[in-house]
Amino acid sequence: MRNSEVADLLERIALLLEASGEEERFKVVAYRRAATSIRNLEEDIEEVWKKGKLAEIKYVGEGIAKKIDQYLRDGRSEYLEELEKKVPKGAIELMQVPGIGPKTAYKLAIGYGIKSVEELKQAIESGKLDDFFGESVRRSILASIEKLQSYEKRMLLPEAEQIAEAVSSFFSSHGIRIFVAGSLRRGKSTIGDIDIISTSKDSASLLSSFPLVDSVVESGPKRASVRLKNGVQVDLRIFEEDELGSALLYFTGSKQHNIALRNIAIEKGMKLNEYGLFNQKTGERIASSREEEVYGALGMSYIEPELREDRGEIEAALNKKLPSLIKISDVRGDLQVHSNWSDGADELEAMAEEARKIGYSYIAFTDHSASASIANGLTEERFRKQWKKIEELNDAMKPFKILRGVELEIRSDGSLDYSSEFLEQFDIVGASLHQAYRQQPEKLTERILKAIKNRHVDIIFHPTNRLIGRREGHEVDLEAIIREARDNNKILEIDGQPNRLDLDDIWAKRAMEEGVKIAIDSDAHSIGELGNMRYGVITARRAWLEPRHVINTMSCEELMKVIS
DNA sequence: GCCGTTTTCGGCCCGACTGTTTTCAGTCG
Repeated sequence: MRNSEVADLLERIALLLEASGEEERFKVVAYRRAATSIRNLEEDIEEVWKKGKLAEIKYVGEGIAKKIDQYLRDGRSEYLEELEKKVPKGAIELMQVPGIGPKTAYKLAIGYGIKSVEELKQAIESGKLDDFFGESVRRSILASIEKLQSYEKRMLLPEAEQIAEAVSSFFSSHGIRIFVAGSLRRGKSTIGDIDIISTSKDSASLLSSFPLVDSVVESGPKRASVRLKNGVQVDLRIFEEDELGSALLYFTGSKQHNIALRNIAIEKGMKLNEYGLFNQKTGERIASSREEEVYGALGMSYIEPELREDRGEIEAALNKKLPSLIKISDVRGDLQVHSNWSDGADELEAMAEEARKIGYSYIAFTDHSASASIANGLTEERFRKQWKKIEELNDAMKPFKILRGVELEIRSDGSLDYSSEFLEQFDIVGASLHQAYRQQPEKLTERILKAIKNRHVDIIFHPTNRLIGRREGHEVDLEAIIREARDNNKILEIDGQPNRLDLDDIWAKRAMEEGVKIAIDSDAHSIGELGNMRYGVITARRAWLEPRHVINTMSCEELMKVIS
């Protein structure tokens, strides 16, 4: 599938068009729309291309089809290359600064020869741009650059939740209820801003008085934004009580989802904005107070926030074919947990007790195998001792069940720790790769494929090994890994650690569509981290997973049958 | 550049806020 590659090409063209001072701004829109359309395309774009049917794709016409044709045939696009030459150097980089859009970036690059964010900063500080920007704009741009250059990037889910919680309780201590929207409500793995909605007229000034506020970015009767001391921006929108549904819909996004909804409204002779769904002709309001009503009036079923990415949920909702997403309460056990026998912080017993308290009926301890020496990996002898302890606990905690598991290191040559006879004695084996991860992606893929083929391995843990904000996932061939897992009836994991969430939503969905079963695990290294399961479930929901796709929604007996 | 059971031309999602070009362009979500 090269769909996302082609979509990237079109988006790059759109961006360059914008920065090149292109006058027809709807041309830019057209390229963006075509990009989205291809990203969401079910069929393989190369297949469509071979059949000569590119122009039949929605929002792809003769012009864009030509560009795609050349790209797929020659691996390059002359149009893109021309644009790269035409765009003033630095304009694209300048657009990263909040407050600087394509027009300003173009003028700065052409008129002042500014080629980077750093040069922009120096130009403002030296007063060179005093006649271009007013004083307050200069200040706000310098603040934006500082934020950009600091190491604060997007937040992980727990941090965003914490901030939203703090804002929320501040408001409720003043008797005002707020609703959290935005990408936090959609459960994205990283969050930029915190978006909140209120129905109180006082909430804009109240937000400005929130103790953690550093500066007020803007403040009007219907909208206010503040920047907190930790650099996070909080955006507030104020609505009437009976507008809450359309308001939540609008402010939850995603942007692409909203655009798609508004286009459907237009097709049906209606108009959708944050204040409601209206009859286009009469202006009469059809729905607004609840999200369900708005979707309903558009002829759609209710779409859960996690699905609102314009990745096919619109069509599914129109055809009443949305999935019944997995819920945290569907999870009956945790299949990746570490104790203080390897690199965890807590005792087996305490971890198991907590798991039982959560309501699970089983847990697998998957302490590290011998060659993971940094993580205090266990020798065969130490595992035998651990199993004794597990046996005692199983007797004491009936009917709760503790499984003998291992996080088995896939070594640099693809071989695994321990003998076959020894591996046989585990209830569950999850294989993962930590060592020699700087090998070529092809080699890494080969190691994982070899592990999948090993009959003792049940699950591949955190398949790409990404650490959000610290390193990208390995560029392993996930298509091949998914195929191999499918053919060998093996399980792939969504690791619930907030900085992993690996597989991510896109690939977990792909695996599910290929018929591969998924395990959602906490990867807990302490009692508190057992709660990471929640983030795994959120990611699974974003991947369209239903309980039947997830192996640890099964009872322990069923599970043992499936993996034996 | 794309699209059309109101349109092959004239639209393109929609609205809030800011600044300072006092009527709107630019940017953002």
